Amino acid sequence: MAVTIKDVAKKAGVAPSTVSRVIADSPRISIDTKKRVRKAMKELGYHPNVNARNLAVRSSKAIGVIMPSSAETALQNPFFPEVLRGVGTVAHETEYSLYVSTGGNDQQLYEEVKRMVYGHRVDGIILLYSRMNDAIMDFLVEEKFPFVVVGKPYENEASITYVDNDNISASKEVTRHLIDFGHKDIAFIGGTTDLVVTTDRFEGYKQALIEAGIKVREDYVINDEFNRTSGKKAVEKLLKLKIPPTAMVITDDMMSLGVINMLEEFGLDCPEDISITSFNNLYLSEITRPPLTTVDIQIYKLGIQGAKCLIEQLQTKDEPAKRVIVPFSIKYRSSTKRFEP
Amino acid sequence: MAVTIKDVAKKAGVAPSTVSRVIADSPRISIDTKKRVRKAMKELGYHPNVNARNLAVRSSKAIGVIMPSSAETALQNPFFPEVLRGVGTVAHETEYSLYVSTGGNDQQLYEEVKRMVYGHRVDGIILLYSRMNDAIMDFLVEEKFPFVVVGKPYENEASITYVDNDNISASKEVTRHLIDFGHKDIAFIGGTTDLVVTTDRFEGYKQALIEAGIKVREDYVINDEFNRTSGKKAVEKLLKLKIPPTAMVITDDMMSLGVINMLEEFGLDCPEDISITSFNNLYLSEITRPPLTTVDIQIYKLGIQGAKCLIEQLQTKDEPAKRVIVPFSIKYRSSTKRFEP
DNA sequence: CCTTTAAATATAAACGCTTACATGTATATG
DNA sequence: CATATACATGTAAGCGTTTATATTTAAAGG
Repeated sequence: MAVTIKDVAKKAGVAPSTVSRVIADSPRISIDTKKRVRKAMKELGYHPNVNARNLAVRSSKAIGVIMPSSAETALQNPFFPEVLRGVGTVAHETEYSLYVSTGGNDQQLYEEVKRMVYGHRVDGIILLYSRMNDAIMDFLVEEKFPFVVVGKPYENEASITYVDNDNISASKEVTRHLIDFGHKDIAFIGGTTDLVVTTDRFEGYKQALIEAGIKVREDYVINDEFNRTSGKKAVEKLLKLKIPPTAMVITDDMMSLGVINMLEEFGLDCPEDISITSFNNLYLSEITRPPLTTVDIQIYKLGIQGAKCLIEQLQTKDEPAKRVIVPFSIKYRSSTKRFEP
Repeated sequence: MAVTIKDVAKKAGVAPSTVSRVIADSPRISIDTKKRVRKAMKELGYHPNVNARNLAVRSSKAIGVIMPSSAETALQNPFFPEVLRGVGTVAHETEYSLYVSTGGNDQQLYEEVKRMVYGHRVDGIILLYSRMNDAIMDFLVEEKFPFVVVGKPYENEASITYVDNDNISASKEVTRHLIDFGHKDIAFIGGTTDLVVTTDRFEGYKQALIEAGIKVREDYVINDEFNRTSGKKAVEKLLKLKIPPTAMVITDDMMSLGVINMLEEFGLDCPEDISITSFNNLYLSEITRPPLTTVDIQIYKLGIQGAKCLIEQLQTKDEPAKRVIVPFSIKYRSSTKRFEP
């Protein structure tokens, strides 16, 4: 069996509690004993058992990261590794460990969260998505378990700490850009409608159109998963319309990629025939043909801020609910063009 | 405080040990009591405390995933999320949790591994890289801690369980493809030389050249990190040579991406002016211009197999060291072309 | 030199679970 | 009917920490 606090105590000729205090660097222990104990620890190669510690202090110094059900598909979109990267950085600095969800379906993910929470596996949770009527978020609220969400909560907005972009403005701005370029038939390709990010971005799109006196056409609005295939399918649908759009506001780079591919299959050129704007500024948005005009939402920073908020919440009791808005910027590249009939 | 096994016991009118046995679904408990106890658990909303359990059984039902130091940079290359995805799938099926390293530098990563191991945070570890004289691997061997590596161990190959591709053959085949196309001046752009994957792929490249009676030129060999910038820098160097290569064997898609970008900056066309082959078959290799001829190493499967091996190892004592070779296949796309002087 | 007070360390009771062993009860055996 | 044999459950001792409380020791005060 591994060396325990008792072995160290024996070797150093002190009580286990003293060793424990040395570990915690308590001021109640004299310098001398500290030295002696530390020496004993070194010599025996002592390392604390986290489980025992966690049990005693009822905490785990670990945070759980929850990706949309089936991390399997989630990890396909570089958005998640990138937030994870941000979260990891902060976790590392603050010496927290990272537990990541492994997915499956909604039900399984829910079970996993319960295990994390009830099982005291993690001290807090970062939710990497936000949608309406989410059982997991409800559960966390109900249990009063510390968590922050990356994205805007569907309800209880005021009492939940979250980090987000100003998606409405971003979407509005990008849509206006298209309008400024003379486009009037502008489609919207968004994520599934249960996601708050989708509704926000749609809202911005709508506002821009309305302000420009353009009617919002239902058949110009398509919602689906954030992936390539969805982008492709969306194009197929849109091009079938009597009046196909001349521009598209797309809310995810992976989707945009699919859109570009499909346009090509249809023999259409972007931006010559159709202009598109995108969201996320994944590195891939620079390498597509054409490079995408996209909203840089600073994914990495979202992760950093999310983790920071959570850890503050964990460390100071009764930390008030916070909201942090990470600024976006639009990367103008070459996927849009002035409309010439 | 949360509801414990004792509360359940009291409510069901049994001893705590009985409750524990019900949880473990021991055959020693009668159906009747099981029902009664389960009912009590439901009613009280009981959930086991993992820390207590782990402490008692000295295990954690969690596996650690170690990415190269600084997950920060690691996560930039889609390779890692993709293995993670595979690992996650298996972890999920077998109800293991996933602990991921958060990086920093080599030293910090080493500390983190020690914390995982000594602290009983995880039952086993998956190493997502393999390089020579790696302190972490040495440590795990030394401690006889269960682990598997994704990649080929630098030493103790026979006694360590690992999953890998046949990188030598893959590289050889892809190089031969270039040779068959009439290329003679073929450069090699690989990862850092401490990585086993780099030496293996270089070996295959070398063998192919030698078998074709082509001399291996030192100035045609460049080694650097697996990322875009490295690819760019490599091109800059190679094009400065008196006899610049007409083809390149590149060992990573991200690098290839950099290569393509830089060639373009130099006004060179791939494959018209220079042919390249790549490795990994990341989704991005389909969307570059031109789409890359690349080795599909089946990253997801590497993850699946790695996790499977580890879990087998954990579940059956004295599981022998295994080696699993995930087959590769070459995706012939359009980044290579017959050499026409 | 005895009493106070402060500083340093020890004792022991948690934390919530598992499990070897002990105990009790019902059934089968001769 | 006494005894052996299962079967079902209870008892209690860990697992390795932390921490409130108690105890010892040393310094200070009168």
